[in-house]
Amino acid sequence: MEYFQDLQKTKIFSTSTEFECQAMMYCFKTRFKTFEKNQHIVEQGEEMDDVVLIVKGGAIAENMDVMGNITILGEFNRGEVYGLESAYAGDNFYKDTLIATKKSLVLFMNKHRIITPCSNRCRRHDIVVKHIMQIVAESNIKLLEKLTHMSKKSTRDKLLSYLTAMSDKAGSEYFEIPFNKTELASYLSVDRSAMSTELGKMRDEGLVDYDKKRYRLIKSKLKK
Amino acid sequence: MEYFQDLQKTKIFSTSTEFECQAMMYCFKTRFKTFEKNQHIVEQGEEMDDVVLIVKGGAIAENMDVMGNITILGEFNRGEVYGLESAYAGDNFYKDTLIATKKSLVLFMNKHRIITPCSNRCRRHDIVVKHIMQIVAESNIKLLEKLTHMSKKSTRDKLLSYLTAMSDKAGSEYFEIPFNKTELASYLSVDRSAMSTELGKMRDEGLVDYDKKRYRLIKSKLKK
DNA sequence: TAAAAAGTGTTGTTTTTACAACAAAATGGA
DNA sequence: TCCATTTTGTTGTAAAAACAACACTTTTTA
Repeated sequence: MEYFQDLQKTKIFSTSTEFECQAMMYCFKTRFKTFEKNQHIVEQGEEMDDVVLIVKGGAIAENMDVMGNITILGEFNRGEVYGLESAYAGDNFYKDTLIATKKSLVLFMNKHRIITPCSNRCRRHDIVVKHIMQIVAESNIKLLEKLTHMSKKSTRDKLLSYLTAMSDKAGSEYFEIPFNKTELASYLSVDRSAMSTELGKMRDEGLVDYDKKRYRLIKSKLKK
Repeated sequence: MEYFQDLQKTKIFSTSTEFECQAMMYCFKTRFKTFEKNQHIVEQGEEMDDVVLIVKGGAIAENMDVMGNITILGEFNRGEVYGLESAYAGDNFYKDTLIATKKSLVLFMNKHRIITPCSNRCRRHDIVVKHIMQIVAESNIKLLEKLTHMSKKSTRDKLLSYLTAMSDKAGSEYFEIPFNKTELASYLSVDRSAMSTELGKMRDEGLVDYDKKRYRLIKSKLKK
């Protein structure tokens, strides 16, 4: 099977054998397709028949609101799936436009086949459903975390909330974050330059130190 | 079965018969317990063996961060379940303290029994898992919506984002929201008095009108 | 490897928000 | 029904954030 190596690296198929994967390709009515950088994978408002697995490459989800403002809602990297929640929640249209950020290989999987148990109640399907459950649950937790940070009033508190969480996860004062400064500002939805200033102040006060994406959070200074 | 009427009103057991419910009580190692107003149902940091179904009454989830600040993370009303995502994501401790807001009846369900398919792969379990999947997926979407509103920069834009979404859902200029002003401010995490002022301005400009929890959003004025 | 693009830090100004304190109105129990 | 509590609107002030414009650095890519 051509892309088995890649599929096995995705969470959703991680414990499946090549034989099982192959069977599920039929089960889920899948089709592979490649996209060049900046090509649209799915279009906001379009009818949603499939969920989208990014097998190689990466994409961003952009959302346009009623007033025409565009927001980047999230990033989908290799192995990640777009559209699962909507599929389970019964939505019929894509809520965002998915745009490849580099040359990408994606797998479309029929949403009905995913959310409806196989008529023969195959074991493979059960395993995939369990993985999907985990994915959605984890996504839930990530969203809750982001909400926790964003609900702080000041930029400083947002930063501290985020950095503390990252430090706790790393189990160390020293840790690396997945964002550059611009992306971090966007994640916390604060102004980049204001955030830069605030970070500078915090460094001056000896609260944090940083270089590129590496940070140190001095907890002893934190007690306030 | 004593509480079958109540269980049937919950999403998770909505399509189950009395016989199936009874069977699942064993399947999930459940136990019922009543709590008085302000009693703690589960404690943040405590080992998590069960997910919690609010059968009657209601509760709030409070979270204390590293700096000792307490935030109300959410509300759980009759029929809702607390702890599902954590259970699936593999957390071992409760992340929040659950506090009854009135006299409540809750059902504890063993988390392992929930997340692990029955050894006999019973049909009942499949149905419950599908319901759980829907619950978690919907919760995901709600969180995403909240994030969308909260990521707007100004109080006005947050309000417009929220009110537009509610109006769209209702399919009408006129709609009712589930929050009073204080709760709405908290939901959007803005200052209540500032929000009150902003709402007043918007009313003066003829953008919105409101009375208690009933709102009208005049879309024609919105085009900016 | 040179040019272009993207990311970063700084500053001053303007706008917005949080905060605090209060009075009036509405609500909910006793 | 009356009292206590909660909700709501208002105002002024202080603090904080957004915005805009710029120089400088790092990264990307042609």
